[in-house]
Amino acid sequence: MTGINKPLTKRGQKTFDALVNSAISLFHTRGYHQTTIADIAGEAGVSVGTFYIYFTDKYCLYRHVLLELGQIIRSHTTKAIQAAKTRREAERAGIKAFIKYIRDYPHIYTVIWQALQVDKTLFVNYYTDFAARYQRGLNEAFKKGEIPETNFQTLSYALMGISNFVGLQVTMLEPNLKSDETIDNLVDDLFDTLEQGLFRKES
Amino acid sequence: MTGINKPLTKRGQKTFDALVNSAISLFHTRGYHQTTIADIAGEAGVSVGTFYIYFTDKYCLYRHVLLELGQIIRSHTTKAIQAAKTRREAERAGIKAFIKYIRDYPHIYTVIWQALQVDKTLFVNYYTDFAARYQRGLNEAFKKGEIPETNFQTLSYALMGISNFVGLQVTMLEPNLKSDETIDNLVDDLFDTLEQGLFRKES
DNA sequence: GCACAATGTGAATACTTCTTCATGTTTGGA
DNA sequence: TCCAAACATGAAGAAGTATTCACATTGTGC
Repeated sequence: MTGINKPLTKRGQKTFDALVNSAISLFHTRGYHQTTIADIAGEAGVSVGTFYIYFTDKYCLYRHVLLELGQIIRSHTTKAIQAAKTRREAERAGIKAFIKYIRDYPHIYTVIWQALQVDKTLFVNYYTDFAARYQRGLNEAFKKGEIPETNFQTLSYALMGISNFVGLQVTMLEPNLKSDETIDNLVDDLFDTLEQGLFRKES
Repeated sequence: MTGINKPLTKRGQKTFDALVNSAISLFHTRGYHQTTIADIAGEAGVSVGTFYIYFTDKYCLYRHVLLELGQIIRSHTTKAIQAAKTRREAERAGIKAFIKYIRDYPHIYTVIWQALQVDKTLFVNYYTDFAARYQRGLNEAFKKGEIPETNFQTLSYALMGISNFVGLQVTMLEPNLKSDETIDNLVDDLFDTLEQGLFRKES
């Protein structure tokens, strides 16, 4: 079981959503383990007993939130690369969209990374699934002759690493990099360098 | 203050070290917030009161552990790239050494990432410091004409992202990638692709 | 080997959090 | 309108954890 009782009325749905949103906000600001059931219920404007109507415990709520956020970030990225004609364009568009999205909704980022501390299985599943989807895209690009033959699994993780750490740079580590224009330039500069061939002497 | 009382005798040093090692092990397996003072003391073979002789609280111990692990991983990487003649060699040697090290001591990895849930300031300091050192290396390579002009800060984060996520792939996400040979091939393949120029049509 | 500082003990206290449940209120369909 | 199911409450009990402290032992310099 998922440990979740879905609401059956509009009123219940409103309460359920309030609890989920409250949890996302608190998991982001305080972290999973520092957030109590009473915190979540209080922030949602309901009493603790109400929490247990919908969720078996905090862990079930976290898992629900993680899966939901995974959906959101994937669908947002997929949408952003829809218009791209080449993998080259898709890669740039994808990372730009990812970074801007976590800039605007940093909880998506911090909540997902907490999976490592909440349940390693959730963490592993989240990233292996993400990597598998990435690999599919790279494989298609290879079939079209857009990228050379290589280990696509490792390349997937490498590109995910770039997205995530440049995302870290922009959202958490270095201030004043948050404008759309700055992000676009940052990513373009980086991919120009990568496309030019890292560590290449000539040119 | 650091919240730490350093031991003044050999006996005390032994206890102190036992507490630190016990904490590293438990932070790795159970996570910071699931680990109690009693757990740490018990694993170290001392009573809870002894914990408070050396550490004000669990947080101070964590911070001490984080700084120590940061030292270890940096000095290990620095040593691994000492022999490299070019930045190209240094980059490959560095990431290979990093991945093999976290394969053998995965707690270094998991404990550091928990900083995000323990104290964001620690997390931010850890990575901005790491990135600053990386940048210095890239700048030197640029002066020698080994790499093209680009935004070295972003390139630092991108390369750190590659190390960390390929490290994730090897240590946690994909089984059967743990031999030295596999890691060497994985990294060489990836950097061959990057050096060749990602997304380049011609060859 | 003496004296004093350093180290070590663990029961007791204070505090926090989870979870239940008896009771009350609201909702939606017949 | 009415009623059964859904929803909501929050005090109370259970469980776990941090921290203290009076007392015991060990280490070191003289």
